[in-house]
Amino acid sequence: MKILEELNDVQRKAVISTDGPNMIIAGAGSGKTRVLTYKIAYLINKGVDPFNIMSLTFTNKAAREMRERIESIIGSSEARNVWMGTFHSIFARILRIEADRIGYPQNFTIYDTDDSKSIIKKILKEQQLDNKLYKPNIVLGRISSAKNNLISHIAYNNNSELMAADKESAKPKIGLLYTLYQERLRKAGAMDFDDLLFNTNVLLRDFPEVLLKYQKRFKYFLVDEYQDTNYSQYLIVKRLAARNENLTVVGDDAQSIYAFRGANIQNILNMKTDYSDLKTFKLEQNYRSTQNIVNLANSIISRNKKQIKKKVWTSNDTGTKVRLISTSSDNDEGNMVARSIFEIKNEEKAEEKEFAILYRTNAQSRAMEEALRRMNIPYRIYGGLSFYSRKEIKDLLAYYRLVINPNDEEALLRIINYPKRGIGKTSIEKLQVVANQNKISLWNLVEQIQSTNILPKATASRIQEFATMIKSYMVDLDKKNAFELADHIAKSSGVFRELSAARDDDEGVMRFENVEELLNGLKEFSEEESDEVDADNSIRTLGEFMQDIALYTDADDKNKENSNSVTLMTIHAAKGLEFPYVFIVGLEENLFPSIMSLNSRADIEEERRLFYVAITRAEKRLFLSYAKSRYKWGDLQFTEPSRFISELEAKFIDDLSGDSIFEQKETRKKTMEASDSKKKVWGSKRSYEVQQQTATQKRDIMQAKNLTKVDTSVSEPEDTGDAAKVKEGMEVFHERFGRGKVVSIDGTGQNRKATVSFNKVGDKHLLLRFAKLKIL
DNA sequence: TCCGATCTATTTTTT
DNA sequence: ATAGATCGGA
Repeated sequence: MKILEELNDVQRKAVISTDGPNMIIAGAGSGKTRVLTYKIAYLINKGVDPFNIMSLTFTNKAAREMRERIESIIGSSEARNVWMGTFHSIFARILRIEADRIGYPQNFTIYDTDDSKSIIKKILKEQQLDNKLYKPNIVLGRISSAKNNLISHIAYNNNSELMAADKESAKPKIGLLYTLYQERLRKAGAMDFDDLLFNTNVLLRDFPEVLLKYQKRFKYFLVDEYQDTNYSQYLIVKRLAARNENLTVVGDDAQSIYAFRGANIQNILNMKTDYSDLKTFKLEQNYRSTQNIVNLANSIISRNKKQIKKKVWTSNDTGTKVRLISTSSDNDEGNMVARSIFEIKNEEKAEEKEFAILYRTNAQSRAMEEALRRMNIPYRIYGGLSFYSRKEIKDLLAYYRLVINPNDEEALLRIINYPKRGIGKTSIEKLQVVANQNKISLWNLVEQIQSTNILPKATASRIQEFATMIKSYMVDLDKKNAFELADHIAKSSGVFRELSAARDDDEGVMRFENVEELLNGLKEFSEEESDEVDADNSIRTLGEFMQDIALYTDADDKNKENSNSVTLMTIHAAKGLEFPYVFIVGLEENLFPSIMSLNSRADIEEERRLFYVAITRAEKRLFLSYAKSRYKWGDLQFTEPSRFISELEAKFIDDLSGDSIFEQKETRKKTMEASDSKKKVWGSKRSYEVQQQTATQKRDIMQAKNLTKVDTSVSEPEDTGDAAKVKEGMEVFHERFGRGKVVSIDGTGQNRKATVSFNKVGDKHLLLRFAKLKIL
């Protein structure tokens, strides 16, 4: 076959090894996507029906691009029939087909993180729990990690170790919150992201006939970015592929960067034990980057202990050295980057789209943006809030959601008084209480509000009006096409009028335009050909449009694709992408590596892999930079260069930072020592929480894998001040809180805590091993 | 019920 | 810096 001529030896072998379990360990830039696309093309050419192929990718964009490439290779549009997409979108599709079996409506709503968070907040309020102790993000994190390890809320509450861990971290109610949260979702006919995978597992586990149906339907499975799959995803693949084991997984352990959301490198490492006849292919030749870049990346990643042995090499040019830049501030860093882009553009005749600026956190985009704007360099930012998470868009979408699934309480609450129709907080709260008491959904109550006397007549009739309006939309769901109905809702609900009237500043204009853009998108969608094979009518409905809106990310925004502009994104978002010129900015300690990741070797190694991913995005030239000061939460902070800078091998580096790398190491040591005591006290409270969290997370994972050994070891700060000697009644001094008096002491050993009444900040509970109190 | 002033927490990364 | 929550007054 001709297509095979375009592959190197290992790539070709990996492509033609179609049957049985295959694992492709693909170093950065080694043509992994090429192998995947060619393999699918090869299968189709060989006569495999595209309908029988499932290909799981990490983003929808990757799926789309792969599909296009396959079509151009095989020269037909057959590739559109391959089931290709993210785990979430593919299994959402299957769940909609099978929903009634697991007690969900076919039109279930997918809740995004905002929806989840708002539910948790409401539950915390109802339960009268302190949302400072039970931080919604932390609670959600616990729930998410349980779900990713397939621990149901019932199992969670019955799991003595998890319960003990929560108790230990002073949050014994997490199990209860998980249950309440889950009940809430169930009542709303909604699933969160993790539920999509969790419920797929339930479906495949409890309904053998369903499992068999999909096992028969899909004869070939391909999974990209396998190193970033979690236990839940792993098990789905294992179950589905169990019948014929025609499974190809592609991944690179060195690029595993999603452990924070449950990704487990073990999934790669365990392939051999799961599939005894596994064929392994190692793609080690890098076609992407210069020797300098490849070698620098290698030298960085070699510092990690945990990894599969491989030697990534390239026959490309040596290239220029990697440039290291230091600047005085984050704004300066922006200017420096913008200026460099401007110069290279002229000197090397490069286009804007050949440049990428990569950073650790989304917040860093700002300084870059401003600098680029000043120099009139076009750019586009990925990440941050996506189009669909803008307030004005979410408001309008809430109407659509409610019309499709009236039990979607989040949607109902969002719009019942938007635009203002005189239904206030008190009334809404009353409704919620009554609905809860009678165990009916909020919508059910709203519908029949006038047959009750819960609210004053005037309010009740306003609510009735709202319900009537929503019902009138429902009637049109399958009659009008998506655009017609959406447009009608936007206009007759008053949303359009509201936004139109608020166009008195730039922001208002933008909001209005965003809504127009949404409607344009809907129009386009409605005019496309329906791909529902069995659709009896040819219209594309609003329901169809809304199906996986929640799964779209910024990267899926088609509008961003074809513009010639500099790309700004987080390193996470840059996974799988490549650019001729790459700037990695903000290489500062506590930023990259993140302050959240300094607690264990595993965390640091993940940050280092992230650095590796960032470096290996570059084809021609790479620039690294750090600033000596940076604004954080509105005030100026002085920073130190990242430890990763001292890990750079000098022979690959063109050091323009002012200080040589080696000098840097010395200074770093000294400043570390100088700021040592200050930093520890300052971060004491926070680090306690972080360590608790990681320790319990570790336990979760162990649990899921039935390991008996529980690793509770966390790194300990050595200096505990006067901790052991502190007693009730003593006057003490705390670096941050000042003077205070010890009210009480409880716990022993590691867990010894003091309640201290501080003169300035009042009562605080301090863990003595971190608090470094001084006895006065 | 609504509106503005004031306080507050936020920032790791994402489907 | 800034969005969101909270509170008091109209």
